[in-house]
Amino acid sequence: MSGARSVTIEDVAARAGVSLATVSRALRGLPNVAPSTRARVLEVAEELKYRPDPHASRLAAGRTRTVGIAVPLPGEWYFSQVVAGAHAVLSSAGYDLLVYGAESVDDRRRFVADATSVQQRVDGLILVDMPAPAAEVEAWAEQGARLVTVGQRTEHFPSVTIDNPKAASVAVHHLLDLGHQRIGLISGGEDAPLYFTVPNERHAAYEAALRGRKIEARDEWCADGNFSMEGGREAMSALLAATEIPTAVFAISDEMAMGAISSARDHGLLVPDHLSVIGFDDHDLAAAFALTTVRQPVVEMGERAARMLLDSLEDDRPPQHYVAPTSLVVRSTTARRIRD
Amino acid sequence: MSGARSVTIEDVAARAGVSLATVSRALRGLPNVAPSTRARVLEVAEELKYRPDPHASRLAAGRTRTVGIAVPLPGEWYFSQVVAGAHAVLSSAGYDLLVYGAESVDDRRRFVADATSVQQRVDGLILVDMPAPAAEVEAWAEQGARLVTVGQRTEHFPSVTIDNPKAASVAVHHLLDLGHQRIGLISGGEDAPLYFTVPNERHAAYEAALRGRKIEARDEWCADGNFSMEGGREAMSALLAATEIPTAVFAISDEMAMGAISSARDHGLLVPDHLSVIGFDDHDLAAAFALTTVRQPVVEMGERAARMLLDSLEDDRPPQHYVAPTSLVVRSTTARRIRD
DNA sequence: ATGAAAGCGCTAACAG
DNA sequence: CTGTTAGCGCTTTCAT
Repeated sequence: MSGARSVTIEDVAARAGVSLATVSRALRGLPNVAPSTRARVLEVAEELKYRPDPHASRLAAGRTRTVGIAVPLPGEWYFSQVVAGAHAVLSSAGYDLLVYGAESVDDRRRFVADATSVQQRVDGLILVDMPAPAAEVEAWAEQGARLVTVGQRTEHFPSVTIDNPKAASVAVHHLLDLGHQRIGLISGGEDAPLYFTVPNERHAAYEAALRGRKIEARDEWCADGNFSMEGGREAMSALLAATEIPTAVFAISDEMAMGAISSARDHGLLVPDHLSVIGFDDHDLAAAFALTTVRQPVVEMGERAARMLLDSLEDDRPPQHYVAPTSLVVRSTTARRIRD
Repeated sequence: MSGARSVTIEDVAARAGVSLATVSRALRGLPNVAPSTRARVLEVAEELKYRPDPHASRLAAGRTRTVGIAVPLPGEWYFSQVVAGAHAVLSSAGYDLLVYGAESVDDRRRFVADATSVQQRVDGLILVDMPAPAAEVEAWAEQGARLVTVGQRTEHFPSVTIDNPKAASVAVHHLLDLGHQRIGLISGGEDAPLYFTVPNERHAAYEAALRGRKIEARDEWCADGNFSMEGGREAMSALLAATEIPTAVFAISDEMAMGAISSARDHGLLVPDHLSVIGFDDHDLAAAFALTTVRQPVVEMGERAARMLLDSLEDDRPPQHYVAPTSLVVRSTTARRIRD
């Protein structure tokens, strides 16, 4: 920090009566240091509360012991969980975590376009639901960048994803199997059509599932909930204004599902008696809501991504692609359709 | 990143036909550079995609354009919101954000004891609900450290807090005013008695409020919900096992309140008919739950903290202490007590 | 096993 | 207005 003229390696060297090279070696556990010397250095360092300046050492050594993680919105549940997972493994491996957010599609594109500049600051980078244009990815790979993507898969780097089509299909089939025919969809992210493929994949799976049962997917049964509780609420209101009201709704995030339920209740509908609702995520609060949902192991995904990054920092190996398991969690917001 | 041998200031200087000092000046917008020279440098820099190495520049200049934020649990809603708020203002001011987490009381103590080492990496530090022992604080102040505390107030540094006693009192009085006499408390953080004063303050306010109405505060009406939904659920179960069941409960966080409600429902109680529940925070999902609560402006608190930090980076001013406003948000989980 | 010395890439006086 | 020259604190050959 500004004013703090801190202890340098030289101070330690002087006090220990050795050269600063020796201090450097001793402190980093390198070989070729006499045990007695090492002990003495350690002792003095401790006594002086010496901490190597990370910037100086990065400049000299080229490593930062820092990794970056970029997410669209650091405050959203999903992203905060991924960050927390990554943070946990990174910090216990002695790495610091730099968090970048890029709210709008434009911010994200800009971030990615300029990613090289952040890659300069870190040993590796985790990209969560960020665009990854082939050209950039190629360039990064050539530069020898270390990164892993979450929610998106590229050829050159390790990735952590889920099988969105399958997971969404499970959700819709759960509804179908309960006898529902008029099934609404609350989707999101219409403002991010280019790279934010999640909504599209889930939407497509929804349509495919209906088609598989020869059920029509009406436009008036699809609404955009913007991935937020409030948005889910509005989306539900919209669905409730349809000429024929759906008897079940698949919201592609739990927060939207909760908003939908709350709106349905405001409209006097009983869940699940009049309306079944299934979400996606298994949010921490889903259980309190008794929400039926498709679970994805968000924290573990962050942990996994961090671990993969750490691995790729150690040696060059072909990129692994981890597809995290999802599972249906049946609680009490879905029920068999009653004749209407 | 590892492999990337990047463009240095020297490359730019050579290509632009000037000295590297001039490049440095031109790029940083310092005076005493001929407009034409500056233009030329900018152009070349752009062309070469030159990015100054942040580590080198920090080493030379002593500034990092990075601030740190330390929170107990980066994945918890409250903390993630504060981080998001701070991130927003910091990133738009061109600062990077390093996030530190310290889960256990011990981790937190250790972090604080060693804070100097992180202060070395950053221009300033935001401490959210971290211990701040007078001795350390004193030492930091002497070293000229820049920091602001959130949820805790010290003499030497700016702070952002809320008036916990008042806010908790408002919550309990809301219940009292609805005619409740048997009021339970779901608190948390018993594992962090030393510095994590929030639970204590709210607890004390609860007791004081009851005392003010000559109502007893029974031990069996207090349970620890560990600040989590699941914990709130267990706490509620415990309260429901009391010899006399409370007719209302004050949970000192919304997540615990939601857990409590869910547990009450499992036990066949109707909320608010049989049991009123009030929370604390105004969580994003509180509205979906129709939860009555005391709102604190979490994101704004993070923003404010960041802004104060930025200010204190600019000049030495006496520390400001910002007390964020809280407000009662009445929704539908509290109601007048019906005779029992 | 240890020391001396040459940078890492940039900023900040100091000259001109 | 611009160039030269020291460092910032540490790592890393290369000697010894």
